[in-house]
Amino acid sequence: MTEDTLVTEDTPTRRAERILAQVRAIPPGAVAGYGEVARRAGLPGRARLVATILSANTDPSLPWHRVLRSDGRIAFPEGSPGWHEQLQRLHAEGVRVEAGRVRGQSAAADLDSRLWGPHG
DNA sequence: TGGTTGACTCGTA
DNA sequence: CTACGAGCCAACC
Repeated sequence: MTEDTLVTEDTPTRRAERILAQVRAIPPGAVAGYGEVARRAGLPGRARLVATILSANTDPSLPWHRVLRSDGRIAFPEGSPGWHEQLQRLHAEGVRVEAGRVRGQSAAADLDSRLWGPHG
């Protein structure tokens, strides 16, 4: 165990903070995928962790509604309270949603980096 | 202490 | 378009 190890030490709390920071970094009117947020937080392949963190979040200022599935769909079950709320929040920001799905390319179409902005 | 869940994703069929 | 498996991991039970 060296000092380097301590510096680079990762903990669930730190992962959560990095994830939340990335969610807050999504500008109004734009959306990002769970996997995208995870990747930007330095946690590639941990999309599910992003969902876990968001489900446990209590910060009302967190723009959680800007996080979608990789295919552009809202992750909540269609018609559920959460689904309706997310839809409403996105609509309020001018994000076009059709049948629970945001227009634009799917995350899988481009592995590089992607934030689906207002222009698509 | 160990199994199950879930606001996920990707490749394959 | 659907279905299934594998990978993922904190939170629950």
